[in-house]
Amino acid sequence: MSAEAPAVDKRRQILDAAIRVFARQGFHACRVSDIADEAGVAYGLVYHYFKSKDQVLNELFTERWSLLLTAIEEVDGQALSGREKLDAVAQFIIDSYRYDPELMKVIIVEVTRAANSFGRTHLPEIRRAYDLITKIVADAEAAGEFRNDVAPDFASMWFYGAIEQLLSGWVFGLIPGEDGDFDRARVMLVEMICGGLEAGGRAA
Amino acid sequence: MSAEAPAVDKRRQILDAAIRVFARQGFHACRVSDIADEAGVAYGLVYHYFKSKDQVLNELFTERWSLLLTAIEEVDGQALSGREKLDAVAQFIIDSYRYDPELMKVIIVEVTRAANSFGRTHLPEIRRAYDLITKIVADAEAAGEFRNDVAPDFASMWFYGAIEQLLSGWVFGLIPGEDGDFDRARVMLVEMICGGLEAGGRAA
Amino acid sequence: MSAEAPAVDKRRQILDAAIRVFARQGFHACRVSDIADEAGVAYGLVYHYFKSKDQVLNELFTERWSLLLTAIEEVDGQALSGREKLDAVAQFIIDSYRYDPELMKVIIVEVTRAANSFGRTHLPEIRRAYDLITKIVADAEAAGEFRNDVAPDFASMWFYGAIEQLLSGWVFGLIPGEDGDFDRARVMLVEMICGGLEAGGRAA
Amino acid sequence: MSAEAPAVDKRRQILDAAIRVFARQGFHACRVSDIADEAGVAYGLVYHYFKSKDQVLNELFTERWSLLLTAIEEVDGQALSGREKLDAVAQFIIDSYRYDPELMKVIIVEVTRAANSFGRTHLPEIRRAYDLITKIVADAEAAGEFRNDVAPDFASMWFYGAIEQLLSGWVFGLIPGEDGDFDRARVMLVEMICGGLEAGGRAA
DNA sequence: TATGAATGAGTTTTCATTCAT
DNA sequence: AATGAATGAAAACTCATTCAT
Repeated sequence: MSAEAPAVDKRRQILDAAIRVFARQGFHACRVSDIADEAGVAYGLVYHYFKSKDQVLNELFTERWSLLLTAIEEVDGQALSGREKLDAVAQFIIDSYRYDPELMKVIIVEVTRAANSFGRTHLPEIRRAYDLITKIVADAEAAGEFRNDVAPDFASMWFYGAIEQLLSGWVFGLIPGEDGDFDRARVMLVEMICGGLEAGGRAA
Repeated sequence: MSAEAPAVDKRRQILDAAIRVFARQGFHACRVSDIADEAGVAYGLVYHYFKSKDQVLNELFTERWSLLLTAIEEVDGQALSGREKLDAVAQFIIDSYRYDPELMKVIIVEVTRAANSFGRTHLPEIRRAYDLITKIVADAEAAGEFRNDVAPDFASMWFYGAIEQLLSGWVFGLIPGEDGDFDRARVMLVEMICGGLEAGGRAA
Repeated sequence: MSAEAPAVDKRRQILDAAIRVFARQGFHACRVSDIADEAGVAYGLVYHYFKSKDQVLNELFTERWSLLLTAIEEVDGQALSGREKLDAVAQFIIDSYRYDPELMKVIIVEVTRAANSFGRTHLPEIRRAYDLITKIVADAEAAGEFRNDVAPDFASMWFYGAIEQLLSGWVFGLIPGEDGDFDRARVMLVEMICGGLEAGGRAA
Repeated sequence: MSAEAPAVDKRRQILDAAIRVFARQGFHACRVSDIADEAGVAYGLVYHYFKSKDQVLNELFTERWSLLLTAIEEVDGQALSGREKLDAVAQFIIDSYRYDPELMKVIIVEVTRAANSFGRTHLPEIRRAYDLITKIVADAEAAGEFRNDVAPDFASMWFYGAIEQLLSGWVFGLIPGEDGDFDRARVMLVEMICGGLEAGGRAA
C-alpha cells in the first residue's frame, strides 16, 4: 500500500541468518537449509538471492571489509602521528568486533585465516588493507617517527596479525573479552608494536 | 638384522605422502586415495595404519609440534636474556620451515589457523606453546628486561602470531622467501617485538 | 476498434518465443524463465496463459500438426495418382520446414522422435497422420498403381519416416539445405519410395 | 579359490540392469538408485565403475554400435549384390532387436533418435554407419544395379531410417512383432527401398 | 492482465570408511 | 601386512509451479 521499503527485507534476513549460522557451526559444517531455517524462509529463496552458499559468505565479507578499508583510508587522511594512526585502526577493528562479534568471527575464521579457501579468493582485498597500513608505517618512518630498520610491509603484516590474533583469542574465549578488556588490549598492542617490549623504550 | 625388517616403512611412506598431498591440495580437497596414490600403496593400507584421514593429520601435527615444545623448553632452560630466548624460538620455527616447508604449511594452514576444525582439537598443545613463551616473557619482565605494562600472555600471543604470519606470507608467496630473507625477517621481527617500532628505543 | 485491444497478443508472443527457445536449447535444457525473457514478459505470465511448460509445447505441436492432418486430407481428396499424392504430402511438410524451420525442428526433435515423452502423449495424432497416408497407399494399391505386396501401413511408416529423416538431416546440418536442395530431395525421396532404387524400374 | 572369473561380474551386472531400467523408465526418468537396486548392488558401486549416469548409457551404446559397424563392414566385404547387402544389413539389425529388444530400444530411443542429447554425442559413430551404407549404395549404382538418380547418401539415410522406424514400431507396439513378422517386414522393407512401391518394377 | 518473489521436492555425485580375501 | 571392491550417508543446487499484490 505504502511506498515504504518492505516490512522485511528477506535478502537481508538471509544474510543476517547466515552470520549467525556460520559463526555457530562454521561455514563447512552448516547446510544451506540451516541458513534458510534460521532466516525463516524457504530453502529455494537462498538461491533466489544468492548464486551459491559461497556467494553468501563472499558478500558478507566484502560488505564488511570495504568498511574497514574506508576506515583505514580515513584514518590515514587525518593529521595524526604514526602511532595514533595505528591506534585508530586497531580501535576501529576492535569496535567492529564489539559491535558484531559474530560477523567478525566469520570473517576471521572463514576468510582471513582460511588461506586455502576464501582467503585466497579475497587475497586482493586483504592485501589492500595490508598496503594501506604499510603506507602508514612507511610515512611514519619517513617522518622519523618510526625507526627505519623494520620494513614497513613486514611491520604492517605483524600489526594486522596481532589484531587478528587478539580477536581470535576473544572469539574462542582464550582471553577475557569483557568491557574493560578491549581498551586495555588495544593499548598494550599498540604499545608493544610501537614502543617495544623492552624497558627503557619510549613508553617507559 | 633379519630379513623380515621391511625394506621400506610403509607407515612412514604414507605420512610423508600425506604431507605432500595436504600441502598441495589442502586437507579437505584431497581424498584418501590421493594419499595412497602418492605413497604408492593400496587404498586400504591407509586404514590399516591409521584410524581415519583425520588421524593422519593429527599425527603429522603432534609429531612436529612436540619437537617445537621441546625446543622452546630447552631454549628457556638456557641462560639467555628474554630477547635472546625469543630470538632462539623464532629461529627454531623458521628453521623448521626452511627444513620442511610443506609440513609447516600443513601445520599452519590446516591446524594452527583452522580454529574451527583441527585447531580446536589441538588447542591444548597449541596453548602449551603459548604458555611456554608466556613464561619467557614473564621471566624477562620480572628480571626487568621487559617492561611490565604489557601482559606476558598477550605478548606471547602476538609474538607467536607474528611468526605464524611470517610463515604464511612465505607459504603463499606474499613476501620473498629466498635464503637471505629468513634471517633478515627474524631479526626484524624480534627487533620490532622487543625494541618497538619507534625511534629512540633501545635498538636505535 | 476499441483501445482495450491489446497492442500485442502476449499469448502469441510467448508461443513464438517458446519456439525459438525450444529450438535453440531444447525443451528440457531451457527454463520457463528463458521463455519469458525471450518473449519479454514477466515470469508468471507464462503461467497465466499456460498450465505448465509442457502445455506450451503441446499447444505448439497440436497447432501445427492439425494443419498437417488437414493438408493430407485435402491432398487425398484430390483426383491424383498415389505417387502424386505422396509427392504433395512430402511437399507440404518440406514447405512447412522452409517456412518455419525452428518450429519443425521442435516438433520433430521434441515430439515426433521423442517416443518416451511427448511422442507418447501425442501418439494418437501422430498415428492419425500415418493412417491418412496409409489410406493413400492402400487406395493406390487397390487401383493397381502400387504393388500389393508391401503392406500400406508399413509403406506409410517408411514414407513418413523418410521425410522425418530428411528434415532431421537439415535441422542438424548433416545434409545441405540450400534453396535448390529442397526440391531435389523431395524428388529423390518420392522416386525412391515409389520407383525403387533398382535400375529398370518405372522411373528409368 | 579358483582362477576362474568371479562368479558375478558386478560391472556387467550394472550394465545389464541399466538396460532394463533405461528401457522400462527411460534414461531421464530413472534415477541412479534405480539402476543400483535393479542390479542388486550398493548405490556407490555404480560410481565405482562408471564416471556418471551418462557414461553407463554411452558404454551401452558404444558396445553395441561397434558390433553393428563391424557387421556392416563384413557384409560389404562379401560378394553380394547391392540388394543382398542391404538385406543382410537389415537382417543384422532386426536380429539384434530380436536378440535383445530392450537394449535396442534404449539405443534407438535414447541415443539414435535423441538428436539433442546423446545423439549429438555419438554423431560420429552414427554417421559412420550411414557412410558404410552409402558406400554399399554407391557401389551398386556404379555397378549399374541401382539407378544413379538417387544420391547414395540420401538413399542410405532413408534406408537406415526405415529400419529405425520399424524397430520403433515394434518397441512401442505400434505394429505386430511376432515371430513371423520380422522376416516379413524385412522383405517388404528391402523390396520397397530397392524395388519401389510402383507396380511393374523389377520385383513384380 | 501482469509481476516476480517465494516455495520445496527431487537427484546426482562424492568420498570416508568397511570388509572379504 | 596388503589389496581394492563395496557400502551408503550426506548436501548443494535446479527449477517448475504457486501466490500475494
